[in-house]
Amino acid sequence: MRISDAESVVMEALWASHPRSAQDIIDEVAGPNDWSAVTVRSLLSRLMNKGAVSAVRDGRKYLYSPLVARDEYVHEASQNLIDRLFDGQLAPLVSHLSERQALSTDDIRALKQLIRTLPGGDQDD
Amino acid sequence: MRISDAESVVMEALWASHPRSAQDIIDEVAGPNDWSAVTVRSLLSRLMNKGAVSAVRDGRKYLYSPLVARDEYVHEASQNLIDRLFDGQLAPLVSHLSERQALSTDDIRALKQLIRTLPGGDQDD
DNA sequence: CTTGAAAAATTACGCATGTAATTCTTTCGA
DNA sequence: TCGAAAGAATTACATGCGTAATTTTTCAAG
Repeated sequence: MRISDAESVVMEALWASHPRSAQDIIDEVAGPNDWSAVTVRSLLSRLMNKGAVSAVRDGRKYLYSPLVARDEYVHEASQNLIDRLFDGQLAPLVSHLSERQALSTDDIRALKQLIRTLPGGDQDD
Repeated sequence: MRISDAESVVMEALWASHPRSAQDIIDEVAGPNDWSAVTVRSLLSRLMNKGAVSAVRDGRKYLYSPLVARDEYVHEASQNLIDRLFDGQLAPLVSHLSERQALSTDDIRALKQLIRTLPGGDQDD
């Protein structure tokens, strides 16, 4: 199930809160993305076709919900990037980012903190 | 400069070694990807149009070289993913991967090792 | 000098995507 | 009850991409 960039904007809105109406989603994403209302509806309809969202009728409108978990989507995208560009390993990615000065001190702090909670790899060299 | 998936296969071949002839690249990537020779040439020609590769004539053929650095490409892709899915921060990505058991012990070890070399963030809480 | 094969350039074509306009359907208010 | 507006469904259309066939150019061998 491939979710395109534009579609993922709609998915993010749904992951943030659901079920919600098309109008509701339009109100949230159309402006910032410079999209017309129909464009957002098109994206919703494509997502329906792909089976990425579900909809239940509510009077004259539909209320939409995501059918794929954000976690799935995120994982697939992350793993794919790491596999394609970093030989499937995380350390080279981190190394790359640090070389590119793409890590804030906050980021580094959070990382060090997090790393401590990870199991294994406790040898001291 | 957007480099597509198929194009990136050709770029990887060029990043690995250059300059090289079209035939040389075909020999390397056509088989594994089930591509015909002309397909690879098409990709090369699109990359030329985009200005992603350069070519110098060598007798009756061209020798191609990358014009964009792999590092650029990798950085753009990584930063883009982190921005879109992890609010621009690395720690949430690492956290996600660890929760999904996507980190091998080797990976964790390498990560701990690497983290030590990072500047700052040395406070102990 | 001619010609044929290798290489390059051009063209093709179906599908996905970004972005919408148009048309159909339903329902609520006059 | 009827028509207009909201909403949904269908259709559109340019561009990019994956994948290639066709055409043109060029060199090298006869």
